[in-house]
Amino acid sequence: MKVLLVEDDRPFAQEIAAALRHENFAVDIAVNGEDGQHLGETENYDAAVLDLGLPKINGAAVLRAWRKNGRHLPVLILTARDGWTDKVDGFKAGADDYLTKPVRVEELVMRLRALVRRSAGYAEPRITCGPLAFDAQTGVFELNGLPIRLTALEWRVLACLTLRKDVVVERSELNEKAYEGDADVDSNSLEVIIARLRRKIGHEMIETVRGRGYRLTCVNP
Amino acid sequence: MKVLLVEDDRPFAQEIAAALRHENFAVDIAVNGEDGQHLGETENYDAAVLDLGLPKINGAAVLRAWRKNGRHLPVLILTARDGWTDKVDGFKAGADDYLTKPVRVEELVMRLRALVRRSAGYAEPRITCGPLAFDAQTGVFELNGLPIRLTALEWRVLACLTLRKDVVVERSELNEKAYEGDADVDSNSLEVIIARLRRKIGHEMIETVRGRGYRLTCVNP
DNA sequence: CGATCGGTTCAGGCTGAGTTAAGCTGGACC
DNA sequence: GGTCCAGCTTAACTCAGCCTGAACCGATCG
Repeated sequence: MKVLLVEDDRPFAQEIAAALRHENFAVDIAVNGEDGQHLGETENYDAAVLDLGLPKINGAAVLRAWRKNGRHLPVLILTARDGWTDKVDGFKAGADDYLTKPVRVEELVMRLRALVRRSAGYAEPRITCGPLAFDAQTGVFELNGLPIRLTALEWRVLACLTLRKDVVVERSELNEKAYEGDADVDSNSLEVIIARLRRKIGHEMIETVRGRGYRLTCVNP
Repeated sequence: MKVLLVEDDRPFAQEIAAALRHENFAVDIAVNGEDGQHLGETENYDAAVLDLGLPKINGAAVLRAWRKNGRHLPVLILTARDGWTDKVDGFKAGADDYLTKPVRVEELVMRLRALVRRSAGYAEPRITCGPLAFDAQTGVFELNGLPIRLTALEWRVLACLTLRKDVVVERSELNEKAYEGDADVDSNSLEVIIARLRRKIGHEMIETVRGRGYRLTCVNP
């Protein structure tokens, strides 16, 4: 579960990022349009937060470039209070949601979570998978109705698996989505995370697909 | 099921090859036009992926050479984003499909599978053979409607047999198509694979033609 | 400062895919 | 029938990928 934040106001970017990290998200920050566009095109994100009021390359231009290259990750745009035309511009460019500055970070987090959930194809805010349930509104996982404690890494990995339950998620993708920046290739930490998750939610819930990745299996025969 | 990949950008070639191998294909890589042309002329492939922007020998020239020598394996060409004339060049030289860089590997895999299927003479994406069905879009085999688990080797062999159901496929060809590089002649591993396939899909499905090879028989008397 | 917690690294063990080898089967031919 | 040979089957082995317990490390907090 990783989001891209494109925002030139560094203190503000740090504030948003801290809030998102507090909610277990991995966050990559781009402080200008070029970097943002490049990251959005080359890396794999679950969603992006994009400030329209960037210097040099306009936020809407970045978004248009993404869409042109077939990137349809959900994008939430940030506009100035009175940036009415900006907003229209952003939606024309393919934005999925917007917030006007100043933003309340809790609201941003809520909307982001909803965006990610819907883009994964779930209309309901609750995703269940056998005894496991994921409240995509609050980000809480439950097992047999009881909330379970997960660390940030565990949460990111399990969220990725849950949003694509019953299909195989590649190891490489889980590594990318679990770590900020470029993933560390030569390490077995993902395996350790999987092992701990299995101990918490039940060994049979996560199936390994040799040579590829893992699958959250909901139907237990 | 083996494809030839002609691409001078080695990291990119490795990435594509990894994706194809994930989908069970055997992959031979040529990093320049000469090698590519030579391999395409001497080895037996189900399809080729050919970068037009090769140094020294142009990709289109390689393709023309193949066609001149009567090689009509399906070829998918890769062009730069703005290489419009290149693309026309490629089609004139006899390409069957094209993709512009940057390439999404999943799309490349899909198109390749479609090429192989059509060149085998199947208009529909689903090939059935008695209780066995092969979804040439996803590469999944089903037996009586239930997907079956195959290892990479098993898949390659069965795919070869399925694409030419009801006709005898030579042992030598199955060996070539199942292994990357030059096949290892002096080994009975093909027989072992056949035995395992028979155990999975039913002994009577694969008929032995003594001294030649095997045939996937669809009509069971 | 020590305790706790999240995360990483390491080592040893397990599993499964692929290969090899040995013995078996059954048709072809004399 | 006897012999030969291609192919079949099974078991053992190898190697890479994966699992997991335990040690280690750094940050945070009382």
